[in-house]
Amino acid sequence: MKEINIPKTTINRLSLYLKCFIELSESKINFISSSELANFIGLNPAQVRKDLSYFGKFGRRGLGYNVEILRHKISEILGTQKLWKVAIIGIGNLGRALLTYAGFKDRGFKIVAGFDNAPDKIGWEIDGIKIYSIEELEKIIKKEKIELIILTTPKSAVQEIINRLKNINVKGILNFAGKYLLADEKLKIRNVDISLELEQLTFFISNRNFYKRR
Amino acid sequence: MKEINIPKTTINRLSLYLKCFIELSESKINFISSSELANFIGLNPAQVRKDLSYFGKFGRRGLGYNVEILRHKISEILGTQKLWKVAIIGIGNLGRALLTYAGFKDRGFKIVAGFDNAPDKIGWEIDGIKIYSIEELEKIIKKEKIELIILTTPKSAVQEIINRLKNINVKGILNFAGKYLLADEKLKIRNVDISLELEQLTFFISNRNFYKRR
DNA sequence: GACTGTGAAGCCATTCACAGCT
DNA sequence: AGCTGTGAATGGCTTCACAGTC
Repeated sequence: MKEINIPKTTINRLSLYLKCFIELSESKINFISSSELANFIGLNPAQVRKDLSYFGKFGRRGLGYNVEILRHKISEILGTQKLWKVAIIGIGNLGRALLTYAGFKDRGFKIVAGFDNAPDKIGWEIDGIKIYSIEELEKIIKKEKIELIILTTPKSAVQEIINRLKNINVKGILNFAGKYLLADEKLKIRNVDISLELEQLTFFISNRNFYKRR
Repeated sequence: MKEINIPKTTINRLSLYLKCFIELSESKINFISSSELANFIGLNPAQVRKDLSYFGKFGRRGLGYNVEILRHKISEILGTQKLWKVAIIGIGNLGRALLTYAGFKDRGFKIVAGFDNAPDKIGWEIDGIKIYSIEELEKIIKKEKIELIILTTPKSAVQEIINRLKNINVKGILNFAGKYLLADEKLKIRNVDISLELEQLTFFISNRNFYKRR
């Protein structure tokens, strides 16, 4: 892979392209042009071409992009050709919902364990996924070679868990726990906040007349 | 409000500032400087000052920003001083989890209804929130003056629901349904895709050596 | 004829650097 | 002395426009 200056925004869109290519592939469509792709996602066609061109020359002039090839290629770039093992920490309502979330399967993620500290939850098995005591965190993560964590605990539990995760070989955290966390060199973190998403909607709704963009 | 050119990125950060100000307010801290705030979020202090300055002069030189005033002000800018009524369409695992999600209360959102088409779910009441048949969508939304929707149905149900929502007074949709939707003038949409969030993590993990930024 | 790949231009966002206030 | 508010400089991203290929 080229080592130079790929815009962050391009990486974000890569996931959207992948999603399109998966759908196109399921619809047995073989080729697609940058402008059709751009239409689906709401972008400028030149944007699509430039984005894809950072990683190689995948298109065929006069014809467009080969769906199967790009589906495979983008998945490779995003690192999801391999299967990532994921654990969910915090088996409340949201944790339980994500434990059985169907959307992970064909995107390269597999939930292999859940953790909680409520005695009545420990030992459960939901859809074949075992719930362990949080005391066993390090042990199970090592044993199962888990690299990604989905964090769905209450705010108050976050700091201790992060400290423990930093000492083992966990590489990334998807954080729903309501406490904004900063990533570092060793541990990538993405914060997801559902109220924040709603606020972004209400801003654009409330300021529609003043703020024309997007 | 000023009508000119506020960067989209600033609006995104506004929610993060708000979150900080809420926490600071709960910790009884009265003033905070741009550089402390920048540290919490992982930004440059000048960024913080510029962001806030788009909306007025809220700081006091030599002292920083008044936490209570900014908490109130940013919430006003984001449009969450008023209480927004929200309905959840699709009462599967995720819909049910969001129905009882505690994080909405103090951010200006109230879930007031759920919708599903499974006969065994209709008529339920979860945490005081009634589940209606999807046939009653228009009727209940009008009656309850619901303006925001959280969409947690299967992909296959999305298009019909969107068509119906466009005919009534719904203003925004937070879309978890796995089908990427484009917003338009009348209806703002934000797409949330949990696999996509994980993919963004795996990209930066897999390409750590080549891609130094962020 | 249709569509990609890409320098160059244009636009937008971030950061610097400092004047101005408390 | 400490910190904001902001023009100006820099840096990054998007779009244009067209040569090149099928």
